[in-house]
Amino acid sequence: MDILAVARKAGVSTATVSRVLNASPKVRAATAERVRTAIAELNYVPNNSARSLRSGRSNLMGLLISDVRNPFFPDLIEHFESLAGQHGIDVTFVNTGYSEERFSNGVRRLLERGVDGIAILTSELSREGIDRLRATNTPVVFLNQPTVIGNYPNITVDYVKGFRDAVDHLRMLGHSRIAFLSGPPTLSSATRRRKAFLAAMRACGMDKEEPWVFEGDHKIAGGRLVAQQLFSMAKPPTALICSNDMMAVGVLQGASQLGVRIPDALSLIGFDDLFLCEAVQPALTSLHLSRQEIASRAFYALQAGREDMPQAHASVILPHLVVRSSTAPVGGSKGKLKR
Amino acid sequence: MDILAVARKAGVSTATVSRVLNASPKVRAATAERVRTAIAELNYVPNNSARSLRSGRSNLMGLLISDVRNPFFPDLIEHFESLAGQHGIDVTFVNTGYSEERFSNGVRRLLERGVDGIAILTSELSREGIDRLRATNTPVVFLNQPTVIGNYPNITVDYVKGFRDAVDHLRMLGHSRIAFLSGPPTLSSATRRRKAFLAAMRACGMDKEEPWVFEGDHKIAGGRLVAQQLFSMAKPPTALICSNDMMAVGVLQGASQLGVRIPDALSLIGFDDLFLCEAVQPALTSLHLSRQEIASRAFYALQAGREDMPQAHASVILPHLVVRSSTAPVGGSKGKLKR
DNA sequence: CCGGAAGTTGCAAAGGATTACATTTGTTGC
DNA sequence: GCAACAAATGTAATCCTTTGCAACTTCCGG
Repeated sequence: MDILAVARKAGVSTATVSRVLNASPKVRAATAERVRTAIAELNYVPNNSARSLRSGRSNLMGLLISDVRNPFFPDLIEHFESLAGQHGIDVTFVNTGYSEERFSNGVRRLLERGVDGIAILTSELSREGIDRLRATNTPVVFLNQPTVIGNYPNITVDYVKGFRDAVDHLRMLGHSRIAFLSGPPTLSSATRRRKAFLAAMRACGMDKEEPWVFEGDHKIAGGRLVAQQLFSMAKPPTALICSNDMMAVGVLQGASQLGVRIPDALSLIGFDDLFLCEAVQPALTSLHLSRQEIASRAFYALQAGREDMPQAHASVILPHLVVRSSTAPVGGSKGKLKR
Repeated sequence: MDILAVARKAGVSTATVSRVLNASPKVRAATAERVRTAIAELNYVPNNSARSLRSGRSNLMGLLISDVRNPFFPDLIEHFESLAGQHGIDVTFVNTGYSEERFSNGVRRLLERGVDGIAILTSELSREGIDRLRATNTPVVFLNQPTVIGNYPNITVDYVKGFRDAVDHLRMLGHSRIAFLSGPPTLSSATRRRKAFLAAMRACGMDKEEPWVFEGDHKIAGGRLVAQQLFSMAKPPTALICSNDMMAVGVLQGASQLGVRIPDALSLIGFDDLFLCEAVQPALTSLHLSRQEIASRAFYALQAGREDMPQAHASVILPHLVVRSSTAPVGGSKGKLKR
């Protein structure tokens, strides 16, 4: 069931059928109609392998992500896919599972499929994988790399802006004892967030004392652990900003198990603004990071690369604070607001 | 940079290089080594389009799912991908977004890519899509279809067993006023769950009274709404089983907003056992549905189809109850257990 | 040292679409 | 009604691998 069968049925050449398939303008409307009828009647399905072999385009883009199970990524994938779909492009993704080896492997697999673009949304890279990319001229876009890599565009998040909003919000509520729950130091994205928090504190003039940073794992379990550590202190902080929502949820749980009430005893702020924030009790105040915006910038960056258009090499995304019920004036609801 | 370049560099023919690439046994070890060296030195990446065009195999399998954002699916995808990866097979998926049109479209796209197998994990099918599948001999496996389709294997979940466990658990705790929160009647999976609940009640001899079924939307918002409805009743049920976890989380939220305590005032059971169950307060008792098992059965069903092996046409998965903190003896913790 | 089997390798024909270029058909102005 | 040009269509080469078959080696027993 190939294009030849269709051509015969429609009484044209394969070239014409191909033109109809590719919506080429140089086909008479009547002819195109005949071809389309033949396609429908024969239930013809074009062979994508042949198409991309010949044309050099695969109409497929690849996403490299850390872990589909982190709700951040499905959101991103969904938006990316929907956008790509509007342009007739399919999407496939590879889970790196935070492993450099799986990253290299993923890059290889995507290149073998001849994808028309790769968005790298994970922060565990590998020299080998990057070199592989460089050897091709496949468009690539990175997310949140601490430094520009191989002259590829890099979409970054202005973490400092985000944390400054958070710290300001807490100060308004009268908090001065503000701590930070960081992610694993091996993750470059976690490290960047930690540094940004410190910078934000400095910018707000809150760095008189020793910076107050706990270390977590970006998972719920880690948050739970830190909650215990936190509340067994003689003089715990009155507010905690977490490097991501998962850990904030863990803190919430840990607090509840210890009988500590949130936000009365501790104001809590997460990062990412996953749907989880609204599912949890009390609903979590969080820094919203728009997946739609990331997806859209990534997609257009890749499209630009495809069409030899100039690539924007810097693109900054601003998080914004979404206030819910996990933050309150210091000292419980009886506390007063600070001007 | 094609196979010919490698062949020349290694001083062999393209056929030999191809054999090395495909791990064919009929190549002398020394030759294979020379070829591998050449491949590495040239940074050669085989062209998958050409490979699958010629061989008829794509080493790609497709997943059709409803919505990546429902945490049920990422789990499934992850397991499926990991399993497929061990067999050198890549995975791509299509979101149907619960739309029949997107389903048809998804099927078409997967067929165009020449996938070696399609797992249909969604329940909005379309005649058109199914017909497209039938026209090919691509292996297909379904999940939870109410009836066998086109002689394709169908993996089903024994919902009745699951709900019987749930009802038994509640009876042990002394509950007799047990209600059910159903999903949208348009979703066949929701309908099947509702029917199974009623069957389970019958099996437990709990069907003396009128069945007590609320209607939801399988989302958090729907659960929240039903909570309001529920607690404004004169004599509300003492236990509620939900068709999925998302709605149970919504009920939890709604209850909390109304100041109703769970499990004291209402025992709550969800379905699926998403990670959400542990993130939420109180942790949700839920019926665990193993994504790993589903993924594994689906994958092997497709593999079987690939190798012209006999296909198992029925495969049943048993959910099991995971008891957490959202269920308690009737009448609050002071209630007595019924023997 | 030969015949034949078994093991390696090469030759060349697919596989199904796209596309540059050639050719045919249609249109327009006069 | 015809030249000249534009539009539509066809021809055939090409994309890169895989693989059936043929050809060549190697190895062994006799």
